[in-house]
Amino acid sequence: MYICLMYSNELIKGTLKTIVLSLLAKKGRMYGYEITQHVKEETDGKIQLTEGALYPLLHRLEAEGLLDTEKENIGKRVRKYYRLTDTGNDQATSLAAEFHEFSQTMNRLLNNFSLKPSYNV
Amino acid sequence: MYICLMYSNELIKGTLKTIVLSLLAKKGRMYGYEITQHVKEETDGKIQLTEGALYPLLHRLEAEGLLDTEKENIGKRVRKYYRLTDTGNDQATSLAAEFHEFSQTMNRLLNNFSLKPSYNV
DNA sequence: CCTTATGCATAATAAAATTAGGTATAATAT
DNA sequence: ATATTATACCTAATTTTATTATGCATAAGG
Repeated sequence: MYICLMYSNELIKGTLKTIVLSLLAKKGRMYGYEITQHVKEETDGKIQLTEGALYPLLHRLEAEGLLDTEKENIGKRVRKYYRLTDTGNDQATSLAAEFHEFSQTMNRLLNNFSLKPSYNV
Repeated sequence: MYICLMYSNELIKGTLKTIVLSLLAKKGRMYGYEITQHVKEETDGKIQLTEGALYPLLHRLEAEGLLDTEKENIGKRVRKYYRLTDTGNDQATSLAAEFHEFSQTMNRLLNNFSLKPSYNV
């Protein structure tokens, strides 16, 4: 599983935390595999999370107190759900806002792009 | 000198190459210090490049054949100008397009933000 | 004269992702 | 029946990139 099959993939670095926390803010609770699939589908395959990046991140976020977990048995398998703590929710909000601000700053710096009017303006 | 004084600064990771190549595409030639100052001013201090990240990158890009250099004497000091090669110019174009595409994909994924109409749509 | 700005650079460390595994159950296709 | 794909978790080694912290040197300004 790879991150971003577009051209190169360096741009994604640093945004994984933002993605995960924002998704959890929207969805309530999700498990790791679900996150990878959801991101892949929602972005038409443009962003694909690697498990080697995702699972360590989830564990870090839990250790930092941003996420809580609950395990659920699905047949013989154990599924691990993640949910935002209050702190995690705050972080989700500010990281999403940060990305938005950052992308505006970047686009302004790089130029000269005009966003397509079709996008939700 | 630090990268991005906003809140946290993880978002910037992976965008430095895009910034540098795009600026060079716009400006023709620039030297390292000039790049840091230009980015700082153009982004109202929101993005501040560290020299420890910038100079090694410039050297890598030169080694990869994306940049050419020329030295110029300013008084007793030597200033090192960087300029895009043809390959570098191609890279600049595609990385800038990539970032634009990526930021759209991300904003769509995260949700739900509406871009401010004041921005150049 | 001292400090800040200009201007280059590198080394040690830390952080984060990639790559490349490993384990196991469930479902589907041959 | 069996092989493959999908689901679902995980970690270790390596690489990449940035941070932090220096170092050197000239120029300008208070």
